[in-house]
Amino acid sequence: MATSTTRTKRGKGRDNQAPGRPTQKDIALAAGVSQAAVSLVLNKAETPSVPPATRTRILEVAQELGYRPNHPARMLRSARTMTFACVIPDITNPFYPGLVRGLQTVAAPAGYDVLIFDTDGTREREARAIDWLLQGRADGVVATFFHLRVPQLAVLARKGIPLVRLESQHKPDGPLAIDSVYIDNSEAAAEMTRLLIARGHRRIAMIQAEFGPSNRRAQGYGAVMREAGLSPDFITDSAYSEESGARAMTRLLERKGDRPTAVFGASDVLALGAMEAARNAGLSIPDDIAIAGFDDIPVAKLLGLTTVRQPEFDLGALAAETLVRRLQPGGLRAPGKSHELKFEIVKRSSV
Amino acid sequence: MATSTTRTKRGKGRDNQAPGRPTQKDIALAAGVSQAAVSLVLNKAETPSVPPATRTRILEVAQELGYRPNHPARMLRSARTMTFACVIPDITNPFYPGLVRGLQTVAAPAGYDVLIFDTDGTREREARAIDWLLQGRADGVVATFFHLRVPQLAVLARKGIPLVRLESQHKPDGPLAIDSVYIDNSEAAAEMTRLLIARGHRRIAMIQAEFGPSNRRAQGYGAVMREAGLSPDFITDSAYSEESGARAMTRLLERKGDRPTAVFGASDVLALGAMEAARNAGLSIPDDIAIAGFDDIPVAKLLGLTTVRQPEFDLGALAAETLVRRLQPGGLRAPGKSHELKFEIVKRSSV
DNA sequence: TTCGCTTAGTTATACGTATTACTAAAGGAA
DNA sequence: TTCCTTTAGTAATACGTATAACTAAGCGAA
Repeated sequence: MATSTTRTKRGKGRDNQAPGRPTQKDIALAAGVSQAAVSLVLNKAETPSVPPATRTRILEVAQELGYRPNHPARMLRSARTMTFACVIPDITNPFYPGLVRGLQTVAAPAGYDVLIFDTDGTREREARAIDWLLQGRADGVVATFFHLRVPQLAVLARKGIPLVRLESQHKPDGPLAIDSVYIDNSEAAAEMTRLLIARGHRRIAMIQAEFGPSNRRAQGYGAVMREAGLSPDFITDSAYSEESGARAMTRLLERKGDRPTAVFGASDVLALGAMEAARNAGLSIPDDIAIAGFDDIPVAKLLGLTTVRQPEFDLGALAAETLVRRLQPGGLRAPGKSHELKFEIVKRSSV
Repeated sequence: MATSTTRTKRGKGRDNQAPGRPTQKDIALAAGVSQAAVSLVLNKAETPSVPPATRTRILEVAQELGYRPNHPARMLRSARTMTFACVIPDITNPFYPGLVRGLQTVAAPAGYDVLIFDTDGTREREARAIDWLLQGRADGVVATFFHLRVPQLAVLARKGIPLVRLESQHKPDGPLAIDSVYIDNSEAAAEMTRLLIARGHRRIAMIQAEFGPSNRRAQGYGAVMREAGLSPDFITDSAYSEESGARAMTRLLERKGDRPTAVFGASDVLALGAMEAARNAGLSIPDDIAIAGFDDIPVAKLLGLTTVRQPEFDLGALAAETLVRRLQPGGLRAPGKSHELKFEIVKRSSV
């Protein structure tokens, strides 16, 4: 029996890799060169040390074998995943798909893929997102956090993962690689509230969600109401969902005397739920009750919902551009910036 | 000067890894054990060769240093990405977010993430998706292909990447790891067409898209029309978008004599575009013109669109379950199966 | 002839992890 | 004492790629 020093071949050498995916080593073998030569030819446009003939041969063999670079191996070696994570409450909220498209549109040409992580707007899942990001699954993140604040997010920046937050207000610059893109939610809500008042409404309620951008929107609404000598009328339900909107509207309609004549939903989804509840109660919109929303999701147009337009595609695109810049050499050292985009009041038939 | 054999340390040893992300080696060093011991403790619930005391120490140190496993390294070593790819035409089509949620809901507990790849329904981007998948970015794929067929997709299965197709009809079993989930689109469209005929319509047009499930739907519609002695009336536009739907409807309305009294959109998005165009033309729905759709996207309910319900969440969930099963040991060898889910005609006010 | 330069590569190493094969030390039995 | 078994690990290797450092061969110039 051969003794201890015999090299024991574990498995058949290719038990791990899926059947037949050729590697650089295979190409090297077939072309009679070293793996290093293959790597050079495959990655550099010009290779002074490899003459055209060899170059061509390598490329041909690669072609023949159907070589595809092994992504995980590249990731490990280069410490780059070429992936952006998009951390959002819920992809089924129609606001987000547009954002994702904006992201992809900029990310793809730069070589980045987009991973979606839904948090459901809960603190627990937001924390899990952080943990997950710390495993090095993405080079950068675009995120909406309802619960976590800079102290909890700073760890990403410290570990070299730039973050772009989707925000509802200007954020002061900070030393870390945490940027934000936002529209002025407070001012936007204020303007919508002014519109409602201008249309003669005095009893205007706002349907809020517990967390998220709803707060800032409520601020703008509250300020304008008080300015006008009216009292803000908040009704809060849990989530940004139609069910929540409908539930809140139902509660409003159950009131005796001071039923509102206008309802401002803190998001379109909430407003749509409210619309449905109002219709089910036999009310006509806007005659019996006016309804306004926030976001301008694609359906809003179809339903004639008066709302605040957020340029979700542009927000996504801008976020991606910011990340791409951050990931260029030295980009992580720049201070965190806050970029404002403009909203627009879209007047339709619901007000 | 020391000579050639001096080991030159490239960089500072940690120039690649982001600042301060600790590795198993760091833990090993701090705990006074080997990297192998750390790996064992971190991954196995029971470690016969590591006594409780050492185990605890290692876990404590890991905790202290804030260790997170390096995902790329794991991927490389284990040849598993723990990622599913979801290849779809367009995430902004409201049909897909629900599907994605279904996917995620099953995938997440099994440890899989979900990557989104939009093809825009073009052949070129579908081909690129294949290429991208061959780089080993995902362990499994759920996909809707408009152009590629089994011959082009087989390469995935051959390289060990199981695929679940979202289909519009039953597919025969095959030897490869290519499964499908579907609802009987032809029968569903047939049933909707019967409903329209039962409501007294004789001139019923169908708005189609050039590629995708529209074909099968058209077949069901066509068959029923001919059976009833009516002539099918197809109008085709390019994509599954509101613009396409509106354009097609406008063309229909420009006709002189034989304007349809009912229009069947091959998808809800097409139907919604048609609705809008009809309304803009001053027609009332369903009195002047009835409109039906296909998919039952969330908006359909709000707009009272009569449509065919596809259980998109369940489709996604089932697809994910199929992939999870495929990725269990030996799962790749089972023949490809086709799973049917049931549709439902949802009658609302547009017909 | 000897040196130096160019050409055409190769060798060696590292990224972080998982796993197999090995081993030193201690304790118990014969 | 010697041998065996258990305990508590360690060493070595591989995954596929990228890259810095090295080198052998050939040629021209001094």
